[in-house]
Amino acid sequence: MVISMNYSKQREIIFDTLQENVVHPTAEYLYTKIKEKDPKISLATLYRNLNQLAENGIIKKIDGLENSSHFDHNTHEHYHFICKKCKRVFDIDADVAPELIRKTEELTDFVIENHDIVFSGICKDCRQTGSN
Amino acid sequence: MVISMNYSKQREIIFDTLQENVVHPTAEYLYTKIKEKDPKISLATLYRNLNQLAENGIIKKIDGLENSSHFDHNTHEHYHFICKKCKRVFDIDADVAPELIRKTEELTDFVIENHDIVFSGICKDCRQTGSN
DNA sequence: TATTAAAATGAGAATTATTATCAATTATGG
DNA sequence: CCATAATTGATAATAATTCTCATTTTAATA
Repeated sequence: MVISMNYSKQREIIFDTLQENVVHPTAEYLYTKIKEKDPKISLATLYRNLNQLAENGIIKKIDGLENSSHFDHNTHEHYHFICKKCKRVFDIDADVAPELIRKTEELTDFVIENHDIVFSGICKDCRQTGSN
Repeated sequence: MVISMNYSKQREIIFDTLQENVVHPTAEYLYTKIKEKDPKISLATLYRNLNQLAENGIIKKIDGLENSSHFDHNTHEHYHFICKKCKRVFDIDADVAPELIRKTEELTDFVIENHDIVFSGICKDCRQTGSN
């Protein structure tokens, strides 16, 4: 359900800060960045807004990566790769599995509304830096 | 890394109980079941063993479903569907995306070691029971 | 079989991530 | 400007999971 939202300075900062981060930050990381702009902002405000923005489809919440949720300014259909070594999260184009939903619905009796793919392994940088 | 394991009665009970559950239980749910067999077992022992078994590939840990981890006795390659209404977790055959790894590695510079797909939507039962 | 080192346990404290509470502040539409 | 709903900050509360540590159990071997 879409939630009506009034303007707030804090939400604007939160959204902007997420845009600036190509990585897929956790709430914790975002909090450190956001406090540089608004030192008085509350952690509760951050969580409240991230959830709200995600529920309205303005940002994306990524679960299944380590312990905590990550947030993504990119709402286009795409998947994620997490490097086991450096823990960075990378985007993977959705066209790696074009027929996925159709095939899955065909094979099951489910109505699929969402899906997420999380790959993990070693990224190029870490592979080259050796010592694995 | 594979961890050396000595036998323990508790681990046996934990493993057996997971086998008996076709669903994909959380630690919390397993704990209630396991206490029926060994009322003195500690929650820490349960978590310790679930993690150990998962690290050794004997069971599978599923993240990205709601707040807590689920555990799966089925270690064959397969995916999961969670019903948004009844919250049950279902298995999806891996053949919905046969070329996924190869294509993804081809498109990226990553070495992919693992991947998970989580679908969500409405299951057959809930769709028929209406009222969505 | 007695010895011993490594592994495992139970109980509960501690930690981490996140949500809830609530009084005070701010935004919005008339 | 006023009324109402939305939002905030501070902090308490919760939920899931991990850590600590003294005690017990396992497994290998002398």
